[in-house]
Amino acid sequence: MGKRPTILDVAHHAGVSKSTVSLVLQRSPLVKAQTAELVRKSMADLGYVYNRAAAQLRSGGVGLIGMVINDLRNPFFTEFAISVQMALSARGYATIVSNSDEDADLQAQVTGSMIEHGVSGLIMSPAYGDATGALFDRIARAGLPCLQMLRQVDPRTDLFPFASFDYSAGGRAATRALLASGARNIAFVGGVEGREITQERLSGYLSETRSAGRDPFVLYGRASRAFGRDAAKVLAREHPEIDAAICFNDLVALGVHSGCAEIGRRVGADFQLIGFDDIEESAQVYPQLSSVSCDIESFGSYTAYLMAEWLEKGNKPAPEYRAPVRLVTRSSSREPDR
Amino acid sequence: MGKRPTILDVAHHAGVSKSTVSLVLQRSPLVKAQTAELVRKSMADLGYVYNRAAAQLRSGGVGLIGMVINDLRNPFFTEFAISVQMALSARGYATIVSNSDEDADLQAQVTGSMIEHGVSGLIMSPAYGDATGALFDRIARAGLPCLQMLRQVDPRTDLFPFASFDYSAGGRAATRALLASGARNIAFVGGVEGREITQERLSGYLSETRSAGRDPFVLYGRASRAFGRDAAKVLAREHPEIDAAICFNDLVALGVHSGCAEIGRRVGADFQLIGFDDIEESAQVYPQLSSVSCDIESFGSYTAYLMAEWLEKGNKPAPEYRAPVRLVTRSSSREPDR
DNA sequence: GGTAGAAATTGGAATGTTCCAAATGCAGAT
DNA sequence: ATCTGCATTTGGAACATTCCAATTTCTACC
Repeated sequence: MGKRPTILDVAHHAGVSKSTVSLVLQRSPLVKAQTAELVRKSMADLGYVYNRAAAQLRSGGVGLIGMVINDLRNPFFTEFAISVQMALSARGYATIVSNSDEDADLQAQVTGSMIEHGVSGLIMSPAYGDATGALFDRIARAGLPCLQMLRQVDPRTDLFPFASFDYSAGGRAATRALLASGARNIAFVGGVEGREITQERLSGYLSETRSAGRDPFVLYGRASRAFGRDAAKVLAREHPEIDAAICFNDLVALGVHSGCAEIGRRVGADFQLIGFDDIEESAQVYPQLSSVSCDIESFGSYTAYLMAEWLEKGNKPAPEYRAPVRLVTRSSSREPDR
Repeated sequence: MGKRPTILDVAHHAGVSKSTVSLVLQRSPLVKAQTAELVRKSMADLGYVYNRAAAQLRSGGVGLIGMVINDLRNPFFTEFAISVQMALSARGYATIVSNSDEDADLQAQVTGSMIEHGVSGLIMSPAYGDATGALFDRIARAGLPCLQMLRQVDPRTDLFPFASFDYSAGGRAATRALLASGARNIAFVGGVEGREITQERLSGYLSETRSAGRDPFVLYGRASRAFGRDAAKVLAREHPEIDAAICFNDLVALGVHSGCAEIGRRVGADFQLIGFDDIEESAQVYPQLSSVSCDIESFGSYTAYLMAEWLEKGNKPAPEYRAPVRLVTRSSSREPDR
């Protein structure tokens, strides 16, 4: 297993200088098309592979973007990560993705490793925790462009621009829709108390419920299917007057959905349900789940666009951006008018 | 924003030579503990960040592993990727993962980019397609250790060891269980005809059905929820005698599950159902879905172990390995004895 | 056949680390 | 004092590329 051929070997084989080969590598218009072709042929012959490390050493950043995501097992974030990665790849950037598993220490570790690998920008959907302050300081010190997406944990949005969905508007729309289709008592289910996102999704619900003269009822909990299932049973047992729920996200809603199936409550007819995120599965369960749709795919491309603009033209994004959301009404919430 | 401090700046600040700093970086036992402490302090003071590119240039591979996955949107593969990544990270490797989206060209592209980035090993759950042959040739030429996990697309398992689950045994177990609990006519639903995995999962089903003197019935299709839903309706309409199904994977099974709910067929009672993969959701739907469980998390750690052994000790894994599977019986298939 | 100007090509220098062989410091033995 | 052996430290070379300024080659025009 001989060592890999270098640019020099290629140059020799093609009868040109290393500089010319380098130029070809960068698709420079300076080299004659004919020469370029010759060089490319030599590369193929020798099985040359580009050595990014050397290039990076000499000329700094090379379009590598790091992405750190709090929970890649959650399909919503998976989808986000994938669409960012694909959009960046289409723009010629390579991406490295890591799961921080909601663990601030792990997050600091993987982010550090990315910085060492010479990423030229970071896209984070950060985990909450103590270690985050220090981490963002470190990023700031390294002078790296860094986007906080979907979650804002560092308040310095001038340094670390924040973008997310307009969850508050989503909460309002969902609540209004339920009220309009005849719900009397609506609960809000799931989400960790005190967290930014929970607060936002909740706020729309609270304002609309109150202005309709109803009492809000909130059941906080982990954003998981398992919690949703339990919640469905708890609600049926202890608060039978509640006839509709807005869930923190689709995972919870799907949990409630199967919890209802389990205890024989008919979703849509007996109990109306709206989730958040509109993950793929929501359209596939029966009865189909209504959800506040966050077009995560275009949000992902938009993220890639923001990062590319920042890196290429130095256009730092606005400190805060809210992408619009859209209520998708399916059978879990559409009720016959009475 | 001045440029980053280098090992030389640190050396100067600490009053030692660059070589010493380098040794500290590698945690060499050669440097006096006291000196090491001093150097580390200087690093912190200057905000030094390690430049992996330079290190890599000088000394070759630095524990970067590339992982290319055919479909990261599928929770089964997501889980796999995450557990490999975490296990590798615990062993001190960094990982870059990419989604090939079942597209052979994209796969070739991202894999190429990983090779350029200087990965010292590749873990693939490859996509099928024309471009794959050339791709594997390229990997072989680069002399990179490469594992084919979960799917075998290149026949040279001596070069690219293959590991997966013992799907055939899983198919047998599922079929036997259904027969034992009273199913008369069992269908096999989903999976693309002619593909290795489909073949394996199917083979167990076929052998058991035949040896029980029943006629097999296979409905090929995409491995998606949507197909499962349609299949449920088709089966009910055109083959009412079929009273059980083994699905290619849980996604399909969940689709059948919700399709049955839609047409009022009671899963578990009217129609027995077993999936493949045992993804988290299967235990969360109602009625709970039986599934052939593939312990993907330990399979992931095992993958990491294989790669580490190969890289560190030169122990190439066996050409083929089959991890055992386990049938998890839940309410979608347990039927009251009659 | 000469020449200006453009087009294409080229030889160092530089990048930040690791590796190697060699140098230094220090303790105890001669 | 000198030497021996060990622990620690060190300066230079090497790694594969890009950048820059300089050089060569080409083209068109007189």
